[in-house]
Amino acid sequence: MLRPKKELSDAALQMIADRFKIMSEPMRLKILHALWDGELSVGGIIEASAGLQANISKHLGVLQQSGLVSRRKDGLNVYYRICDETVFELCEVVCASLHDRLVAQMDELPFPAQKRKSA
Amino acid sequence: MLRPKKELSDAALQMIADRFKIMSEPMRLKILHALWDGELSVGGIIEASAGLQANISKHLGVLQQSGLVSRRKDGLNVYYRICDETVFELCEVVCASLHDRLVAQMDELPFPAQKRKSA
DNA sequence: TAACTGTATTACCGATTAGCAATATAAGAA
DNA sequence: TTCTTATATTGCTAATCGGTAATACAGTTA
Repeated sequence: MLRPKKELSDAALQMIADRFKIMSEPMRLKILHALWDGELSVGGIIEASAGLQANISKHLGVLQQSGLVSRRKDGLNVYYRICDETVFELCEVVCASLHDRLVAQMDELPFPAQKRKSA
Repeated sequence: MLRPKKELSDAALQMIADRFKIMSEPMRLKILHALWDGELSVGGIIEASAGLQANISKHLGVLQQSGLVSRRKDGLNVYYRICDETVFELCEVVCASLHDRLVAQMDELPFPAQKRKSA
């Protein structure tokens, strides 16, 4: 694939890095994963991610401010949902890359060719 | 697009988060960008990224250990090149997401419809 | 009003890390 | 060998940030 090189200002690099930083915490990924099937209340997210309330709330604030999730208040409850589907795309690309790397590392080992699931 | 939800272990979340963390430093992004067109010596990377030698060397170590770049030594020089093209794909996805968010924010402003470059 | 529930905020601590200076290592040249 | 160049490593400092406990706030019920 042709990838014409573009100039990148320091401000642009910072914005891109910031997005990656948001995605670089396991607990935030866990929260995003919990929201996979749709919106959840904070209580539901706490239950799904097995974290403490204050911590989850802080992470949700970070995710919302970055525009990855949106907030909806209903009575006592607050419901969050993913509003930027690229979070899934990013994780898929990373997972595929990690997978390929592990396969390549396995191929370096001197074991005889193994039957691997061709999934 | 259908996205069947898969289970994610804590170990998997950590691996994914680690990859994002590697990508979350502007200087590392700058280095990867400098390697866009192919391999460069450390000196070339220092020149292109305008960083100090010790810092660039440390970042290159991080990038190589994560499997994003590879090393080739030739005499006094060491040449690095990108060996995982997903770094570009990840940045493209992030850039598109950031762009869309800014456009949406602009549309929130009460200014009259502006002529924007349809690029 | 008071009491209760769900969520957010604050303050703090500990761990991580980018940047930098100094030093070390490696490899070619003299 | 000695000198020089290119790169890596070490030690340090300052800043960032995740986790936690305590507290504050908002909304519902009695």
